[in-house]
Amino acid sequence: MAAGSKSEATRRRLVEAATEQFRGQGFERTTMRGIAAAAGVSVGNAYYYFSSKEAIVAELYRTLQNQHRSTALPQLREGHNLGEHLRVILQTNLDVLAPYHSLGHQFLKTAALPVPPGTRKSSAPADAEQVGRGKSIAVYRQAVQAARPQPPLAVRDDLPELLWLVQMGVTLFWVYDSSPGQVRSRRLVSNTAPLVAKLVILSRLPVVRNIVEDVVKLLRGARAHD
Amino acid sequence: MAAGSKSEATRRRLVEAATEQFRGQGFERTTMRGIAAAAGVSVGNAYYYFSSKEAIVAELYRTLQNQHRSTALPQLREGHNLGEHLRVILQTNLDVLAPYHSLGHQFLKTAALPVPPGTRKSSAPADAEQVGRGKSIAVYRQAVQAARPQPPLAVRDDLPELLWLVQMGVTLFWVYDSSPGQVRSRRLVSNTAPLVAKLVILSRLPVVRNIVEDVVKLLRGARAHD
DNA sequence: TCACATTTTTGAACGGGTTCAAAATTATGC
DNA sequence: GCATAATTTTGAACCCGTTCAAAAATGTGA
Repeated sequence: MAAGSKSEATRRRLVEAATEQFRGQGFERTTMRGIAAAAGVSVGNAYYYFSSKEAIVAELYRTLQNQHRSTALPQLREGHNLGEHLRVILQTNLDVLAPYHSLGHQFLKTAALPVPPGTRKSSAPADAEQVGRGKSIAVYRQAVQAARPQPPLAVRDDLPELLWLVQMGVTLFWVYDSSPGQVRSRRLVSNTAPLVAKLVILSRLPVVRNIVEDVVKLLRGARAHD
Repeated sequence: MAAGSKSEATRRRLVEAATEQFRGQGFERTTMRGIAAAAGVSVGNAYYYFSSKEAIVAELYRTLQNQHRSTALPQLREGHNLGEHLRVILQTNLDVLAPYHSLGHQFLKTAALPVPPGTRKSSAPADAEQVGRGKSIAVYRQAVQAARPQPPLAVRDDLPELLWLVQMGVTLFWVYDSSPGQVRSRRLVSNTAPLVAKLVILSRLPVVRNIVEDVVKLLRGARAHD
């Protein structure tokens, strides 16, 4: 057997046990003792693999993000318009997250949003960004490239990041959406996608383009590190 | 002495002790035992007045919201333009919150955002909305009414709620703003206020007005309860 | 195979949020 | 003033996330 495979197996059992319990009982009601027991190890051993309960959630979130990408990317067919692409990406995002709606708040806290200052462990890298932000934006870059007709040049470069922001907004909404099956989030997606697409087309008009440029400048200013 | 004044005094001592410790050491490092000790009562007694540690934070947030209103409202002078009003409201919001930046995440979790479903205590009223949402929107209603020139009729009704949404966005940004003194949030405010004002003026143009109307419809659809 | 280092696992503790039965205090009717 | 009810306070648990020293298991070189 390959070296470390026993260790990997333990880790895998922990992740599986945790995922199942998180899914079934949410974050609060799931205990580290419960996870460890289900995985057949001691509590302390769980902490050998994960530095905290939240770290397990973070890993789950990362997994779901990857799952989202590999579901969404192959559906971005050359020639579809931007609205259609946006709709697909946003919908698959909700599809993947759906079984873990009860973990939504934790996803926000531990993964989707930047680390609150002062809470950072000194060992964590300073550039710690939102989990998977770069990769997610890449998906939107692909969506923009493959879209027909092509979005106006004036906004094309900033579009992926803006669309990612839209996704963050929708996810935020979804987390606190208490409607059955989160229907309202679904509806939000089906309304948002065409609206954004329309906006992109209209950005050919000087008035609209100026507004969009102002917004982009605003966000740049907010992101600036000084 | 009036009946219950002893009880009120205990409660007040708890709030004061808690506020001071939250401010000085943030949420995590403040303990219920510490708060109780500083207030000169037992831990159990603290729980007689507050159902949880988070409940104390929620009360603090409510207090700060009230403080914000009574600071901002008198500055909304008849005749100033909308951008100026928006700037004042957003700035004073940050001013009031500033000493409690380390509590930001808790503010979001316990007060600013809707209660995550399933976490609700059965006793809580079903209509539990974001803390102070209604009152906050009222401030913006006042800001719109007093603004000169008056915003276009077409958007005037929806404006207060939209501006409140902007405030939520800025607050969200502020919570996770790790720049010294949250300068970036300040800058965001000074850039956002004139931009929004400009947008409101432009909403006289049919293209822009249609977009704004679409956005309003989108939000209505998201809010709908069916 | 043996000595030694490394990795993995354990179980007992600690700290802090929360609960609760009982005690102490305060209010109320007579 | 006194009995009784309601309010307030206590302190000892309980639960659960987390830590840690030490034990067990595994790997490595000779």
